[in-house]
Amino acid sequence: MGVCPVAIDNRTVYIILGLLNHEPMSGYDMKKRIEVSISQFWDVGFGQLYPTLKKLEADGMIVRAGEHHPGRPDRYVYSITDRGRQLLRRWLEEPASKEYVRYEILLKLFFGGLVGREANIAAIEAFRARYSGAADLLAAYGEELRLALGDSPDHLYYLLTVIFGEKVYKAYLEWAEEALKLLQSHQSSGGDQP
Amino acid sequence: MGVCPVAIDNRTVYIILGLLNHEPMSGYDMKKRIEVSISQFWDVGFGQLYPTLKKLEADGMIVRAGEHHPGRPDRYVYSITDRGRQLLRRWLEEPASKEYVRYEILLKLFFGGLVGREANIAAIEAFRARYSGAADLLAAYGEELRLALGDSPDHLYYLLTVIFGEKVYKAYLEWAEEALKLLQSHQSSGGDQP
DNA sequence: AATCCATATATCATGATGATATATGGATGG
DNA sequence: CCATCCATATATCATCATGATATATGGATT
Repeated sequence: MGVCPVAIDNRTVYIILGLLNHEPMSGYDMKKRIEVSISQFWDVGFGQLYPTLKKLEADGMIVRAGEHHPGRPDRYVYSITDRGRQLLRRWLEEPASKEYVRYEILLKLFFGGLVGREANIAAIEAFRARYSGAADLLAAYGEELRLALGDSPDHLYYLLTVIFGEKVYKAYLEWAEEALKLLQSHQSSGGDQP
Repeated sequence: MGVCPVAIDNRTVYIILGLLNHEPMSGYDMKKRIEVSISQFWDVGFGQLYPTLKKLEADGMIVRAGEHHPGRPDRYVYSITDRGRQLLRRWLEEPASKEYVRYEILLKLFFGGLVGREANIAAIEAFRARYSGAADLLAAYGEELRLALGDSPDHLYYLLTVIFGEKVYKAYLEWAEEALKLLQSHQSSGGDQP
């Protein structure tokens, strides 16, 4: 009774509730939905998804329909409950936690003096290649969303996340250009001994 | 013999080796050093630091000097070994893994249709506040580094990571401005029911 | 004298990742 | 026509990372 006994730090909880708030679906459906929408800023794997589904069901935040079909692969469709919706709304109104980022490329560059200039240049070029196409794709998707803004109030919020990606990817690419120029202009001796 | 038996996925390993490659220090020293240099793109807590130090020592990648002083707090100073330097160099020459990011604010905005416009605006303003000062601080540090580029070959690599931060934080702030304008121009009904 | 902060090491529960296991049905291709 | 591959679908596991907490001391501040 009273307040919820359910976890508060597990973001997968709220991703599941947010998706189910839109429409009922299976864990596999969620994974696909996540892939094309939010995976760019918060990815969720099956290893986090399925255990959290079980936990949320045990806590009465979601219910499982569609039972075990003999001879066919199982498929469990989940729906959100009123308690689940309440939990989701409470989370949405709390302040967002600080951003987490982990850039291995910056880690390697920070210690880059130990290896030759070529290795560092190659790392930056690989980084640039990872995002050169992505930026254009996002921009195209953003255009679509802008045209369909009137269709649903949700579209405006989707657009906000897409614009975020556009700006950040563009910053990535600008950095890569500048970094390559800096490395090429400064003829470092290279870190390799004979 | 032959290839290393040590973990390959644990980035804390390489952060420790990278720091010790510069000079010997204690775990506490590393934490402070990390805080002011690389924590912006890969933070490490004590909970990861101390166990990894033990593991690296057991594997002969680092050695512990400075023993237990009776009556004074312990202080263990670590140094890198040749095997450790080898491991560090091998990692540096491998391609960097994909970037990990987790933006809870984008998660909340993605599901933002469920709550009122004001909650979403407040979230974005809190985000902006987190980075408005940081961008200027980084820019100032970048200026310092540019002037001291000749002092050490490492400074160029430090500068690359600082420029990355400058660009990305600037992108954050630009996004926040645009997002606020978009939310204010589109008079959404707000998600609260009576 | 009491409180607070920096130093210093360490552990633990929880959360997230990436790989792997298992099983079925449809499509593709030699 | 059979084999291979891919999509569907659920699940577990080892490893890594986070954040909080515990413990202990000495110096500085109030």
